[in-house]
Amino acid sequence: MKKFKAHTSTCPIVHIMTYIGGKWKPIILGRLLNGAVRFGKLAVQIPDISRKILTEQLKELEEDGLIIRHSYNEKPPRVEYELSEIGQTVIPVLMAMTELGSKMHEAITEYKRSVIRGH
Amino acid sequence: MKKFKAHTSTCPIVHIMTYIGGKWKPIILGRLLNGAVRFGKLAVQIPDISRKILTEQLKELEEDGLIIRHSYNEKPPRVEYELSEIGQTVIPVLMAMTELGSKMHEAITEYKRSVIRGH
DNA sequence: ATTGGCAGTAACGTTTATGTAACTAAAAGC
DNA sequence: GCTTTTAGTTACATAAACGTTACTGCCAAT
Repeated sequence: MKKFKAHTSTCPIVHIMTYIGGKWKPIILGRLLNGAVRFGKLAVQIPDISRKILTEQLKELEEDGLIIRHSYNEKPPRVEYELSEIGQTVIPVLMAMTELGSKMHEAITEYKRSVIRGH
Repeated sequence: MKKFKAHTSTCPIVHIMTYIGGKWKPIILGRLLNGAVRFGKLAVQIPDISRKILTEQLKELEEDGLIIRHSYNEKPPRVEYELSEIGQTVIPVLMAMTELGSKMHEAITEYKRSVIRGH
């Protein structure tokens, strides 16, 4: 998410978008709702994200303190990610998004169809 | 918002992000919570958005049916934007974001300070 | 005749975000 | 000794998103 200039940062929505904006972050966070998940599993559950991007996004989320990275010193390595206390506070937003998601998609799809039909 | 590939689109969160993702859309929608607002006023209320981007984003929101554009044929022209019925359904998400926004920003700021202090 | 306000548009440039492909280490299993 | 597995990294490239500046048409007021 591109940085905002100082002024806009009085808006609370701006703040959230700074932390969970971007294409993949809400999706990743959504996968962590039910507890820790390891890197490889995330990659499988979100097939269209490249490993590089996944790594990057996880790193950012970790730096912002939204998730915690547990690295077990095993061979082959095992790394798990889970929501931190701060990260848990995003759950209501994610829930609201999830609830609305499919409904809205249908509504908009239908709306667009009606526009094409011409009103 | 960059397009998602077909596969990920089973995720409801992806859907919302397709429509209200992006740097400015949630902010614009947030400004329309209390009824129609004209273009110039939006530009003033969101000073860091350029008029071009504002225009673009509004157009996208309109195409997706989230907002309605009322153009009054006056001189000088007057154009107002307001949430459509579909757009209204996003309100819970925006509310959740707003509620969380400042809280989370403080928490994260504090967290980062503590990291710098070294744990 | 000039200025100002409104809601844009056009041309152009920059910055982020995202993607691909190839590569790494180290132990365990065959 | 070769392959597999995991969680990455590196180098490189593209695509979206965002931004700046300058410009438009029209009427009303100065």
